[in-house]
Amino acid sequence: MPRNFELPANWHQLAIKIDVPQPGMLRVSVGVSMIRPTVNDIAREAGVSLATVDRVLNERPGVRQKTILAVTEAITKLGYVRDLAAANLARQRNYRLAVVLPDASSQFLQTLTAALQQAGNLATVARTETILLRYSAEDVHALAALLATLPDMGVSGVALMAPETPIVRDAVRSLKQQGIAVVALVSDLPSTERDHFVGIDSFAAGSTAGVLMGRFLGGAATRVMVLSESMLLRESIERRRGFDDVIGRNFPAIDVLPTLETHGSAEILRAVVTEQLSGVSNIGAIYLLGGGHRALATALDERGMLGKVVIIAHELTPHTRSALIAGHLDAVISQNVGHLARSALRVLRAKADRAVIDAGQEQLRIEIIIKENLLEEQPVMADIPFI
Amino acid sequence: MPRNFELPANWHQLAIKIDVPQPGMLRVSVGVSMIRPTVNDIAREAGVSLATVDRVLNERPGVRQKTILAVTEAITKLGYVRDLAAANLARQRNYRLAVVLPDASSQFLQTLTAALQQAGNLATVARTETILLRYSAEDVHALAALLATLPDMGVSGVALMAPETPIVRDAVRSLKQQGIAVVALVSDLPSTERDHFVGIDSFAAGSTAGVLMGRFLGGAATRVMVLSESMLLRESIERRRGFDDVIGRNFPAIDVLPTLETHGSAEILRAVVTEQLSGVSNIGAIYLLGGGHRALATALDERGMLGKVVIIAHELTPHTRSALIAGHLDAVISQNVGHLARSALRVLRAKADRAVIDAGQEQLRIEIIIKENLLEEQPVMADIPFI
DNA sequence: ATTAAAATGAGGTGCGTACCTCAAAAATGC
DNA sequence: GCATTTTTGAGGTACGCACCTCATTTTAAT
Repeated sequence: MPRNFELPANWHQLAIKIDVPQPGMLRVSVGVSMIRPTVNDIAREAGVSLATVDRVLNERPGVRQKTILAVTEAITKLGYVRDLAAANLARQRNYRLAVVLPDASSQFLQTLTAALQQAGNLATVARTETILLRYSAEDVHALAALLATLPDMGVSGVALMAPETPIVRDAVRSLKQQGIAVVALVSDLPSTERDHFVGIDSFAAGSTAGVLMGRFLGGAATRVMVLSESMLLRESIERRRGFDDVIGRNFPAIDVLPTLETHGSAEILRAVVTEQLSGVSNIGAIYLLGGGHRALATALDERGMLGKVVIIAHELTPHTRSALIAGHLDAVISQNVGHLARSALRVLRAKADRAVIDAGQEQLRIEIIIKENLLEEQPVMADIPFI
Repeated sequence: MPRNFELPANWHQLAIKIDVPQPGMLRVSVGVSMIRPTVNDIAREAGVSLATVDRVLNERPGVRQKTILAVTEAITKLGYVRDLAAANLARQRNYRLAVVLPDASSQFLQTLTAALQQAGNLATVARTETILLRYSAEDVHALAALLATLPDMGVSGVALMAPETPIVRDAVRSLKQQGIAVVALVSDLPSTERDHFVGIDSFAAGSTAGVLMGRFLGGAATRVMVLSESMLLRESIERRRGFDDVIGRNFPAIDVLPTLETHGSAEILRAVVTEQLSGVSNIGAIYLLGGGHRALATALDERGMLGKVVIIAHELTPHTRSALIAGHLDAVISQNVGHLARSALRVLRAKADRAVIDAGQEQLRIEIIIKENLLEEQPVMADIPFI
C-alpha cells in the first residue's frame, strides 16, 4: 500500500536509495497523489491563526474585511475544499429532514411514500433522520399550521408537495426566513422562495403523451377520451395543455374530447366512460391524466374493449405496471419515484451543508415506459445492515 | 438548536425544571433522536476491550471464534453501523479508481468519457481519485497488460468496458484475486467474476426500439433498413436480436432487411445506403444499431428523404440530440451516461468500503427519448468550488 | 494619551474510527 | 507443572474539522 507523505517545501524531486542483498528482491512502486490542503495550510498561507481561518470559514463575527479577504485568497490559491465528512463528524450534526405530503391515498402517493421511506432508511447511515408528515388535502390551514411547527422540531430542510396557494407561499417564506431549506416535490412552487424543484415539467410530460398517442394512432381520424380525477390539480391542467398543444399542431385529424372528471371514484368513472362510449362514436384512444387505471380497465373489460383502444397514462404504480405487462396500457409517462425521493433528500442535505449540488444528477427525466423497457421491481431493503 | 445528551443508564424519564421571572419568557422544545452506538458501546456490551472490537470489525487475526461471536452479537443487538465518514477519515483512505475504456472515437464514447470526467471531478471532494485509461481496441493483449499494471498503481477498483474474451476473463480474475473490485461498464462480462454490471440489457433495448418502430409504422407492410458499424460487437447483435424478436412477433407485415455494416466509415455508409435505397423498394424506416447518424443524415438529405422515413437510433449523443430536435430522428433508445458514470464510481466506492449498495439507485433504465421529453443539457461544471 | 472596543492568536477538547505498541492474561502443548 | 503460544487489554496517536476560552494585540473613539 502506498503511503502518503509530504515533500519538503522546496523539493520537487525525491531520491530513494535502497540496498538489497540481491537484485530483483524488491519491487518499488511510487504512487503520487495530490494531498488536499487543510485548514492549517490556509492559516500558514494567509499568515493568520487557525482560529481566524475557522472564523472566516464558518462565518463567525469579529473578523476584519481585510483579513477575510486574505483568508479567502489563500483558500482559492490552495484550492481548499472543506472536508464535509470531517466537518460533520466534528459538528456532531444530525440532519433532520421533513417530507410533507398530502394525505390522499392515490397509488402514486403510496408509491412515492414507499420510495421516500426507503431513501430515508438508507440515509440514516449518513446521520440523516427523515420525518414523513401528511396533511389533510382539503384543509390548507392545517398545512400552514403543520409547516409552522417544523422549526421547533429542529428540522433543517423540508421537501414539500403542495399546491401553490397564497397560504403555502407565506409558509414557505417563513420557513426560509428561519433558515430552513425548502424543496418543492412533484408540484413546483415557482413563485415562492423554494430552493429547488424536484420533479418534471407537466406540460412537457403531456406533450410527450400527445406525441406517442398521435404516432400510435398513425395520425388517423380518431377521437381521444380524456379522463382526470380532478381538473383543479395543476399537473392535470398542464398535462392536458401539453397534450392538446402537440395533437393540435402535429395530428390535426385527431379529435381530443373534453376532460371527464372522475373525482377519484370508480363509480363516477364507470358512469362517465360508459356514457361517452355510448354517445360518441369513433373513440379509439384514452388519455388518463391522473389515476383510475383499475376502474377504467374494469369498465372497458365489460364492453370487451380492453386492449382494443390505445391508452396512455401517467405515473408508474403497481397498477399501471401490471396493466403494461398485461397489455392493457400502451405507455406510461412517468417520473422515477426512487430518483425523486433520493434527489429530494440529497438536495436538502446539500443545502444544510452549504455544499454544491450536481445539476445533472438531480435532473429528473420524463420517462416513457412501455412493456419492453419496464424493468423488474427492485426489492425494498428490509433494514439497514450492520458494518 | 437541540443538544444531544445521554440519559443515565436506568433513566427512562427526564424532568426539567426551569424558573423564569415571568411566564411566557421561555420556550422549551425537547428533540429526541436515537444516538447511534459506537465501538465503545460494543466493547461494553460484549465485555471485551476496544482493541478486540477493533480486531473483529477489521478482521484482524488473533481473536478466538468465541470472542468474535460475542462481539458480533453485541453488534447486532445494539444495531451498530460503522460510521463510514469517521472510518475513512481515520484510515486516511484515498480511493483510487480506474476507468478503462476502448480508444475508439465514437460519439458515444466521447459522451461517456465526458460524463466520467465530470463524475470523477465531483468525486474528488469525497477523497476519490479517478484515473481514465484507454486501450487500443484492436489489441486485446494491450488491454491485458494495462489491467495487469493496475494493482501496482494502488487502484482499489476498476470500471471496465471491454468485450468478453478469454484474455479479459483471466485479467478480471487476476484483479479480483488481488482484492480489486471490478465493475463491467456498458458491456456486461457475465461469465467473469465482476462484482457488478452498470449498463442496460441490449436485447431489451432492441426490443424497445422494435416496438416503437412497429407502432410508429402502424404495423404497415414496410421494409426496415438496418445499419450497424460492426456486427462483431455484442451490443449490436443483441439489439438486433431483440428488434427482430419483437417485430416478428407483433408486426409480421414489417420486413426487416439484413444488417448493413459501415465499419464506422461515412463513405461506406453512404455507398451501402444508396445502393439499398436504389435496389430495394418500399423502405420506410431505418434502424441504426450503432453510430453513423450524421453520415446517414447527409446521405438521406441528398435523396430528399430526410424526415420522410422513420429512424430510430441508440444512445443520446450531441449528434442524435440535434437530430431529434431537427426532427430527423424519431426516437433514441439510450442509457443515461451521467447515471452510468456516477453509478460505476459509486459502486466501486461502496465495494472499497464494503458498504451496501442500493439496487434501486444503481439500476439503469432503458430510456426512450423523443423530441418532447428531451431535456436541456446540463452545463458541465468547470471546476470544484471551494467551501 | 487614555480608554474602550474590536480583532486576533494560542491552545485545548471532542467527534468516531483506525492502527499501533507493549504488557498481561489465558489457553495450549508437553 | 512448566514453557510456549495465542489471545486480550490498556493506552496512545492520528485524521480534519468545529467550537470553546482566555490572553494579547491592534484599532478606533474620546
